Amino acid sequence: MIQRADARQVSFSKRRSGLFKKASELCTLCGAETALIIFSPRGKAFSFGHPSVAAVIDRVGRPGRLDADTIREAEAHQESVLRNLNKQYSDLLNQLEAEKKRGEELKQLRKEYCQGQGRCLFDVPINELSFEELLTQKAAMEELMGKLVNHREQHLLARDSALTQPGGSSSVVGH
Amino acid sequence: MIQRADARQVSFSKRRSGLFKKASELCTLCGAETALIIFSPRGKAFSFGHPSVAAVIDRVGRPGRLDADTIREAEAHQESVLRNLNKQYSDLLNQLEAEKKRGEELKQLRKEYCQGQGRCLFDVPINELSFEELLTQKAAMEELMGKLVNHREQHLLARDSALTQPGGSSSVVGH
DNA sequence: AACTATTTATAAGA
DNA sequence: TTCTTATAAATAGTT
Repeated sequence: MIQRADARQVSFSKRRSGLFKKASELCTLCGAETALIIFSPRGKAFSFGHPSVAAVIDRVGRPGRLDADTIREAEAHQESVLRNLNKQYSDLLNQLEAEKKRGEELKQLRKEYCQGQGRCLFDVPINELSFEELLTQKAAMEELMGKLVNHREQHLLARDSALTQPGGSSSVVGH
Repeated sequence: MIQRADARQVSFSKRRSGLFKKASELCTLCGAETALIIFSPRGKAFSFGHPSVAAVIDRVGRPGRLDADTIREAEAHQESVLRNLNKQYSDLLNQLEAEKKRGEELKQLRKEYCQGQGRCLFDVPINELSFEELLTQKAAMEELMGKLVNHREQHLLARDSALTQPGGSSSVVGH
């Protein structure tokens, strides 16, 4: 986060227009349909849509309403995502461990070659906190996944108790 | 519009990920809240949202409508978790980038010191795929989040959209 | 997927 | 906000 408030505001303006431009180009060059909504830190809203914000949002989750099959599908997807995430985290941990080892080796190497020189060309500290941070994040992820299951169940209940109300499908889709 | 279909598809992929990155940076650097939905020419949907697509869409001005407050309350915790998760992913990416850089520096050092020795003490490859895989996971998770988040927005928006902006030009929604 | 020549975005300063 | 400019990043074309 940019610290100085004025610089942050300027950056927001520039990046916002840059983002709109990129979104527009994506539509024009690649035939995509895009909706983009941005709230500034002060709560002012900006939007871009091709062919329109509403049209793109309206297209999400179509065809199909939120039914048992959709939910089962989402659930299956969620499980596979969780599996993948677990693997990713494991890989990341391994990678970080390897990097840390490298750092140690570098330290060692430097000691051997820099001894008595009074200065060292490389002084790359290893961040010892990496692993704890990772574990924290993994816990947060698992908590989130638990929350997701609860939300799904709530929505099932809400649907069952409000069958006469129009039940829109998912807000976001993409498989 | 890019003529050759294969080039168009490649360009779409590259620009889509670029756009997501820019949107993410806007949120991180400037404290903005952003929702971005993209449909590929073939109809596949991609999305990015901070704190979530649904949260941003829901924020678009319809004050005092129905029992939005109740629903907001139910979503509050989920949003904060997601916001936290977004930040943690960002942090993790930065961390990995730093580690990768360190690895490169070590490689460099090794080159300098191992030249001509015919063997090297250190040969720990960097997994170049981790970053993109992680981004893919993040996107997939956000898609799923949106899917399981309450599905009210779509119909509200479709019905009394305050967002109708025909023609694909960027515009201010405003509060 | 990688590489790279080129274009484009943007931070800082005015 | 707009303009300028040095630097960094995105990306189209190519392998």
